[in-house]
Amino acid sequence: MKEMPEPRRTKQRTELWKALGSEQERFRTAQEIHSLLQQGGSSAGLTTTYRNLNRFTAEGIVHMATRNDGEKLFRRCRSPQHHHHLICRACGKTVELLDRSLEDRIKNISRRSRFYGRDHELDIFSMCLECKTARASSTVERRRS
Amino acid sequence: MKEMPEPRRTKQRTELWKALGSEQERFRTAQEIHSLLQQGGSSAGLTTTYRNLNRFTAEGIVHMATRNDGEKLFRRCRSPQHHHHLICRACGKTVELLDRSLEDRIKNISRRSRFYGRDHELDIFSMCLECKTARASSTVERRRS
DNA sequence: ATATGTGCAAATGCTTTGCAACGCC
DNA sequence: GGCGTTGCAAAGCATTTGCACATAT
Repeated sequence: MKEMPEPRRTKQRTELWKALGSEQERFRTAQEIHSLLQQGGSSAGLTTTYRNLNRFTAEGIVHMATRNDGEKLFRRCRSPQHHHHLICRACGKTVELLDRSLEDRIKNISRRSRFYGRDHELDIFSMCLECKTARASSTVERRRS
Repeated sequence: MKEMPEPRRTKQRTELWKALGSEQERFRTAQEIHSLLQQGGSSAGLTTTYRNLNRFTAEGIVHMATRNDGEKLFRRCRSPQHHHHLICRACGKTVELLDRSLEDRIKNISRRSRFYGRDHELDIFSMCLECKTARASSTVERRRS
């Protein structure tokens, strides 16, 4: 099904993988990840970052989500199994969802709607409590000024 | 909360609204909608189509979803209430999901994960049976050739 | 040695914006 | 008449691609 050559262990690929591992808790844009890399002393270019993120995604060892504004988010997940995400719109904080009853619900809905149930993708975008609170107070600031 | 001037009843806005109404069954890209408009004899430009789709979305009378490739999809929904969508990745066919137990599941998960439960957004991207079948046979074609 | 990966600059493609002309109210 | 709207061309941005050079195996 897939015919990709074995990936080479280049400095850039290794550094990227490490950067992803240490920031597992949130989804980030490719550009954020590239910045992190550079701050960490890596010389990896933006293009290479994109290419390797896409490669990792194709290999299934990194997950991709798409924000409403169209920007793509990447994250190295803990669970290798099928799962979904709860993602904070503001900061990218992520919770991996392995929820049997959510899964059942989706399968059910799919069947009933004449959709194929196996390859569904879904990520829940919302707001973590921290960001929600922060945003509430900054709105107050704005009101006061 | 919102301070938008009353929208004017321009020819373009009216035509767009009609086009959306007659093609309610699926999410479409702005460009597809623009094509439909032109085929229907409308003179509305692409820019205007984008602007009005965004306006409708802000007014809450059109829904927007974002595909994994980053392209935005628009659709006029039947239900004014909060709901989710089951969307075919291939053709955009859409089912509106008003599902109490899905809703409960999400609220539960959110609470448990310290996320704010009220403003969650989620669309399930999958494949309708028609497209799934079609894709399977075209794969067979490819294999045969 | 040779296929892959990298980096830069340029290209792509969707979407937004600046601005002058236009048309609702 | 005045302000929102339109349309075109140009700009913006994230992402991808072409190509010459570097490098893993």
